[in-house]
Amino acid sequence: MTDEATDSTKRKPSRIQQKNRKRVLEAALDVFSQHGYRGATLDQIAEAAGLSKPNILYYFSGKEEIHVTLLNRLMETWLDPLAHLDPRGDPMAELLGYVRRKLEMSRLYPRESRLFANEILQGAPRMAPHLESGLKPLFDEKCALIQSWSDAGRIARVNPRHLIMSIWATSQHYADFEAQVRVLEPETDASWKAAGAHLETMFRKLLQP
Amino acid sequence: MTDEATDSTKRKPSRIQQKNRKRVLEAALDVFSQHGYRGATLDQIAEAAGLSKPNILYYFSGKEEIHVTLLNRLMETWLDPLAHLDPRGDPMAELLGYVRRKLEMSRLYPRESRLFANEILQGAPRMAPHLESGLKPLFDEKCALIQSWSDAGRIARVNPRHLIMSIWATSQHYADFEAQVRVLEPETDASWKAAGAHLETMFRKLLQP
DNA sequence: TCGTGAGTTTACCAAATGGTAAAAAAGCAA
DNA sequence: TTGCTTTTTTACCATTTGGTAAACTCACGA
Repeated sequence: MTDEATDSTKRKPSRIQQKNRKRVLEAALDVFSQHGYRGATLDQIAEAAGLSKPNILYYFSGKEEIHVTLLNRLMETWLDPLAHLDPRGDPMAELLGYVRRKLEMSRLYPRESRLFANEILQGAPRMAPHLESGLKPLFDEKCALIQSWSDAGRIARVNPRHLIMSIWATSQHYADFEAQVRVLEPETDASWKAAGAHLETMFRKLLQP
Repeated sequence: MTDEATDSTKRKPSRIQQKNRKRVLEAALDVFSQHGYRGATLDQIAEAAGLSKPNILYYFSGKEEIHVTLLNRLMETWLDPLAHLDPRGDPMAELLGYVRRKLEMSRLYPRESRLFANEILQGAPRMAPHLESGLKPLFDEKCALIQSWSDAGRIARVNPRHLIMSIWATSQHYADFEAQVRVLEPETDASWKAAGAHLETMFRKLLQP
């Protein structure tokens, strides 16, 4: 036993471990986000990762562990924009910046968005604890912040909870319902710009004191 | 062969046929909306319907036909509020009425909302044709109507396509992401009222000329 | 170069799942 | 009742799927 390990319970992951675990997770993100948990198969993930199925199970104990690992890893990234709502900043600028960043996330990381959407749609069976422990505290904190801005008259009177949910809904819509958006608005590039402008207008008008 | 049938290719469905097909579709709506297409099993549907699996396959040719039948039947109901946007009505009242009806649909028919959400999330593999032929024409028509209202100065200048998508996103969010909403806002009754008030305020401010 | 542990493959398996065949039962008109 | 159709059940089947055992290969330090 090398005493190089800082943690007594875990061994250091080898270079090849890191690389292959990454490959599996990348492939799994593709497959899970497209088909949902039950619709995805280990064979699909294996093929996408360029590894054999038993090889994948050498790195992860099972399908569920892959899924949970993905959800946990992405949670932080996903909450990052909300966490950056700065109490010291200008309320309107902070909130519109949040809207913009959230839309940007949908544009850059649609798979991540759909992975979460799938999970929530099915009742969050594998994520309920993380919603309670990770999302809820942050959500409550930022609701209080927005409430204080509202109370101070720095933005219009607004229900913070439903404001945040509206921001989520409108921005994530473009990733989660992409198949529908594509039918109704085929010009992809222009559509993102128009969406950004629309959301900025909408939330600016809503928040103008 | 009874000459009672009006259509030469189809026989009249017996009373028991109608009843049992209905039971299957009701059960399938439960199961599909909760688990998605691939996550749902015929056994689950059979148990929910109180019928045996082969019995279900006596009424429907397979899992896919049940799913497609559901989607087709629900499409009309789902588009109904949009279809009722009245060109002769007051623009603001019409649009806010649309928002209210759409939210009401989410409250009363969350399963239907989630069924569609599941289908779209996975790329609408079984509904793409219906989006083109059913949704798109109506969408384009109503976009033109809103554009004309906007041009006439009866509502603020707004991008009709993204306005409608925002209405969809915000209202359906409460059904599709119910599992998340429930964690963040446990008081269900009050939450629907607050959601309604929030959405009315938001879209009124957006549309005020 | 040789041994050892990390990594990979081959060959499986048991359960789940969509679906079928055919017999049995239930309606129902005469 | 008799005979016919409609409906339901029983007993299967082939495929898919998550997962395992064990043999095998490979990298690498002594």
